[in-house]
Amino acid sequence: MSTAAPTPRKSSSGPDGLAVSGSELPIGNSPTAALDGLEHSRDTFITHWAEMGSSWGVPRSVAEVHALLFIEGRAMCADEIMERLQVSRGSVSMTLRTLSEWGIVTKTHQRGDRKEYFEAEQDVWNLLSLIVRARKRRELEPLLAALDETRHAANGETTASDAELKAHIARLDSMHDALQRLDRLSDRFIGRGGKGLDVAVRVLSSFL
Amino acid sequence: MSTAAPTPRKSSSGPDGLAVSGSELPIGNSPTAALDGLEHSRDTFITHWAEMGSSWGVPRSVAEVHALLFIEGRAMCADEIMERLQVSRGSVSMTLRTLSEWGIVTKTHQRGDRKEYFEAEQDVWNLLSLIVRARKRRELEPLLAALDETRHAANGETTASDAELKAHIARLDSMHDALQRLDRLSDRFIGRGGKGLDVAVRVLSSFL
DNA sequence: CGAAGTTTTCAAATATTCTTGAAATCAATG
DNA sequence: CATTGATTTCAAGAATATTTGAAAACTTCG
Repeated sequence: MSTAAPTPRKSSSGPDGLAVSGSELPIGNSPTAALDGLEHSRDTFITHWAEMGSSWGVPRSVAEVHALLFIEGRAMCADEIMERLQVSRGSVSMTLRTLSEWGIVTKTHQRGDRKEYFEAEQDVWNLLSLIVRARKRRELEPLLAALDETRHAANGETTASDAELKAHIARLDSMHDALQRLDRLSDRFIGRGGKGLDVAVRVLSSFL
Repeated sequence: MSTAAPTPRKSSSGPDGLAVSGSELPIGNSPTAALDGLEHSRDTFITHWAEMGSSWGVPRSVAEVHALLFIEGRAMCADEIMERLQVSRGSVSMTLRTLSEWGIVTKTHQRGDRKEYFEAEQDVWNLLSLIVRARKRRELEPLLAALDETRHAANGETTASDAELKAHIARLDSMHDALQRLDRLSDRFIGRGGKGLDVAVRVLSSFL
């Protein structure tokens, strides 16, 4: 088991916690030896990126696949990914679809090869923009719409025209307005081909 | 089903989706009637806020408790919360601790009452700042530290001084640098008493 | 069109995360 | 300092989310 996944979340039945330990790196001949350190470094990156992802609500394996493609910096096919990460074909398939929907991974082909290859956006600012865009659409906007509706429904309340109702509506409004401002702001900065976020950060950095 | 929790995730054994139904709220006298619409509106808010939270990795019930405290806009005790949200005492306790750690809920007392009361930050920009601060500390900074370490470890690679190693380090660097820039930026804007985020948004709004 | 190679789907299995509830701890009170 | 009321803890249970694997559906090629 030389190419184990970065994070072996799957407990093997036997007491072999260290099976994947020191016996794989130093083996091989010269070119392999050189790559082993890299491989390990990549694993580390993948592990940390996946951990952050999962604490932000991104399924661990989605983050892992993305991390792998990002840090390898080249197109890989499903087989290679599942081998490297030790996950099932089905999982890789769904994961790649998710990443494609977010726009941070793109499908490519290699001539003479029937398989599909995938590669990750390499520009980090562009990457972040795409992520923001996806989450904004999927999560922020629906919330805004819901708040808006709730606010209007509450406004139509006939029964209570007292201070309490006013305060309630004010709360809904303040939440809605703040989120809407963030929403609109992000529109502008993710609009221009991914460099917007970079620009925004630079502007703000020099400001305060 | 008037006072059911915003989201009845818990399936009761029998086919009685409405078991906890109409027998408690509408009972009282005139003022109660006026509150029904409000109550419903609050439930809606709680549901949506909780849903957004859970898609961002915040446990649903944490988001629910926060939403309740925010939208009620007053201090509530554990009993009231567990009653309203239909969750266990233990859950409310842990949830309130989490929210306190994030700094978006504070403990208060009422004289002559032994119970602890809790209330949520009402200023939305301040609220957002506090959330950003908490997540930054808990998730962004550890990742930055890990990336940093990984980068240096990779740099020390003796075996491969070829182009591949350079490209690898460049990738780690670009990721680290972008995140670090965001990290430092947020420092400044969450620093000044919560108004920083508001200011940042205003500045950027007028910029591009 | 049929065979071979590839990808997608999805119900079942698995793993993870969250919730509960009751005992333990803590705090105020007389 | 014992009692009562309130809160915290945490192991067990419940619910949710994720992964698998094998069958179905495509696709390309001969």
